[in-house]
This record gives sequence, C-alpha cells and structure tokens, in this order.
Amino acid sequence: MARRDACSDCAIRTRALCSTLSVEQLARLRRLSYRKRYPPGRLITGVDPAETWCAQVLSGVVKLTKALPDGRQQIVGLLFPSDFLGRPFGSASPYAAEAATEVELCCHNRHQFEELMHEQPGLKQLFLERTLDEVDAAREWMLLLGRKSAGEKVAALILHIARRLAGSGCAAGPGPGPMRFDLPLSRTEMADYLGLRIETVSRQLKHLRTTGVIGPGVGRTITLENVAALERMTEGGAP
Amino acid sequence: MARRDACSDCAIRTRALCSTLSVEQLARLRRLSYRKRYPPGRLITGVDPAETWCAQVLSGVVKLTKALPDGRQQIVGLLFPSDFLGRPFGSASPYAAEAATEVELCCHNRHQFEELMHEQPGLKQLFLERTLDEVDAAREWMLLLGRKSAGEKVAALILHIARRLAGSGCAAGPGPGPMRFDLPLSRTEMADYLGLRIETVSRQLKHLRTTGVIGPGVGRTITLENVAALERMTEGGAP
DNA sequence: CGCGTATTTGAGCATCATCAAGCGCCGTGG
DNA sequence: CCACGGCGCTTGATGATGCTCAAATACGCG
Repeated sequence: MARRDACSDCAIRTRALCSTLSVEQLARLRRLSYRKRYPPGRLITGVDPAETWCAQVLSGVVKLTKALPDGRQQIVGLLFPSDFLGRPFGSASPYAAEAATEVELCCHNRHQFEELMHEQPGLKQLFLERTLDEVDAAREWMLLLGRKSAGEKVAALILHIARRLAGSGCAAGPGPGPMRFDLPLSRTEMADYLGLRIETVSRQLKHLRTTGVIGPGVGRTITLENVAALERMTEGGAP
Repeated sequence: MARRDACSDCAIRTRALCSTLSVEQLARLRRLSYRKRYPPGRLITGVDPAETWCAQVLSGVVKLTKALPDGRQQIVGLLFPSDFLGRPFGSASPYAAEAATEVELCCHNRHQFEELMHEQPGLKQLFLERTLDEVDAAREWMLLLGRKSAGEKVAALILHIARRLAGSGCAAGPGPGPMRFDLPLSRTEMADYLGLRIETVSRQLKHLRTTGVIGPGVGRTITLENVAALERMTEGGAP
C-alpha cells in the first residue's frame, strides 16, 4: 500500500500547501500529481506559455529569472522545498524558472489545482498568505537592490540562504559549532540575484573570509563563523 | 437617500475590489467604511503596528517605503486609485505608507474586511489575483533596480506613472496631442523609487528633455512627445 | 594528463555618488 | 512693494564604488 511517493512520506508534508487538505482531498490531489526531476541548470518553464501545470518544490532550489533583450539578467526569487511554483489564475507568469541545483518537483495540473482551491477555502487561504509573504520578500529585496552596497548585499544573501536552508532541513542544523552549507548558486547566479558582477561578488566573499566572518572554505562552501557580525553588515553596521 | 459617499457614486466603483460584491454586501461594507483624507507628505501608517484597518485608494497616490537604520530609503510600491492598502491576515506590514499627493481613502475595519472575504469567495479571489499582480510588479521593479542604468530607470518610471495615471482616469487621456501630466513624486521620491540620487534623476530628466523625448516643461510637468522612443530607452535601445 | 568551465585576481575606467554652489519659486514680514 | 529666508531643483566639479577587460589559477571530468 505504502508507495514510495505517498503523501504521508512526503518530505515537505507539514510545510507545503497540502498541509491544509483533508485525507480525502489529499488522496484526490495525489492521483492528479506526479513527480519530476531536473538536473542543475535545466529550464523548468519559459516565460511565454500559459503553463498547464504548477508544482511544489520537494527538494533542491529553483531560481526565477527575468531578462532584458540584450541579455542582462536578474534573479527575482529563489524557491526552496515546500515553496510553490507556477501562476494560477489568468495571466501568464512573466518569468522563467530554472533549476539551480538538482530539483525534484511535485507537479499538479494547474486547472485542477485551481478547482481544488475553490473547493477548499483553507487551501486558497494558505496560498493567499504565501503570496502576501512573497510580496513582502520581493519588496525587501527591492530595498537591497536599490540601496545596499556590494558588501551589504553579499552578507544579506548569505544570511538569507542560510536561513532558508535551515528552515527546509538541509544543511547542518543549529547543532554544535557554526552552521555549514554549500551555496546553491554559482557566482554568476549570486551576481544576478544581487544586481552585481561576478568579480564584485568574488571580492566581497573574499573580504568576508579574510575578516573571519565566514570560514575560509573554498568555492561554494560557507561556514557561518560570526552570524552577529554578518547581520550587522547587512544594514551598514561595521564589519 | 443618495448620500455623497454612496458606493454607487464612487469614483473607483468598477475597478475596486468592491466590484465583486452584491448589492446587499456592498451596503453592509459601506456601513463599516469611512473616508479619510491626507495632505501630501502625511504618514498614513507606520511600520510596526498590526493595523486594525485597511483601505482602498479613492484618489491621489500613496507611496510604500522601507528604510535602513541609517536613513537610506527605498520606495517599494506606489498605490493609485482603486489599489488596496493594508495587510490582511496575520503578519504586520513591514513598510510605511505615506501620502505622495493629496490622498483620499475608503477605510474598512480590517477584521471585518477579512470576514467579508471569507464569506464572499469572489472578493477573496479578486484580492488574491491583485496580490499575484503585485508580486509580478515588484519583480519587474527588481529587474529595474538590479540591472538597468540611470537613463533606463528614469524612462521606465515616467512610462510607468503615465500608464497608471491614464488607467485611473487622471491626466489628459489619449485624446488629441501628446499626453501631459504632473509627476506625483518629488525628485527625492523618484530617486528613492529608482535607487538613485536626486542629482542623477535631475540630469537624466534634462537629457530626456533636450533630446525631445519629453516636452521641455519645467518641474514636475511631463509631456510625452515620443512614447516609442521612451519605450525603447526602457530596455537599453538607443534614444 | 589535458581541456573546458568556474573562480580569483589585477589594473584601468565609467557611471553614478558626493560635495558645493546657484537659481527660481513662494510665503512671510518689514 | 520688496527684502528675506526656506525649499526644491538644477548645475558643476570631483571622487569612489563597482564595472570592464584581461589573465592566471583552480577545479571537474573524460
């Protein structure tokens, strides 16, 4: 009976939108759902089409990007496990989604998911609250993009990713010693998220390492040696 | 019977969230609503408190701002007539709202407005779709803040305001001759919305005027002489 | 081992910020 | 009526942050 992809086994069972569904509704949704994997860098959805499906992130990190005709790019959001991907109700989603790491999705038929939201007010309510949180997060990032220095931006990004990873159970928890994790983004992606160039990101990262705020690990490895200092640096406080 | 503030007279009757309400529900909401005016520059709500009310903009322009402890500011959104102001459901709104021009609001008790949304799925649905549009708008602005040059930013702001003003029936419509309007923002506010300094905004505006893309009017007056050129400049095309 | 890609490092430069006047507008008050 | 002062905006000169270009190094992988 217990299938490997049964909802009760689901890694995001308690945090996903599904957490509001009754057992019966959950069973119904599961019949309409399927899992899908993407390797790092693979495009998940393009900009144009009115996609016929939506999904929830089971594992990995998805980046949402917008681009200018001349190739300049901006990452406008990162999705972590239990986040929702897609644009129900009308207008086509004006950005592309791409796998930043290896990604696993739980996909639903968009139309049927919309119907389920209509039938189950709790589901729609939770989706609405998540969407409101997304507005807040986007605006927080607007403050970063418009008003913060390169150093503040990089510090804020590290903290942001650390918190989201911790919240989704990846990376060594708040156990003994400093938190350690791998950035799910390349330097290019970090730059595209922060409105910087990769060289600037690289230099700021080096600065954080030489001042001991983060550990000396190479590449994407981050060790949070001094979270308080990092927090101060996100708002213009001294290093 | 016909009071001056009757909903049927309301300037935003057809575009506001209320447009989904039945006559009876509209009457109920109206009994719980009141109008409020703010002069330019007046604070409407601060950051901290879990506000007990929410509102819809009847006239004027409201700016939503976030600030860093050292005083740096970023405008994270502008509200025009028929836009919704407030943060129903839980978490306190993490930004301040301030009147940019003379503003008139139609205010509702937050709790009762939430209840109305629960009772009337159409209202909640419309609110949800508006919120999704807000996410899109915020992310569009993230692209601007992170990746556009000063010239592109100013061009985009003028177009953005022109469209929103036209959509809310202010300013000379698309009748004969070029559209003309007054910017609802000071130079400081434009800079805070674009992530620039006021001197840069001033110089970019001058450049647009000397190249004839906008008319030579002084101060906040804008005449759209060449919309196509303005649109091109928004994305890196030649002036 | 050798190649392709990601990242780091360095040097010079451009854009936009900063600093500093100056101008125009307007309400106040002599 | 005009001098005064405040404020918002403009203009100019200078400089710093972050970008561009270029090359070296490290890394992953066949």
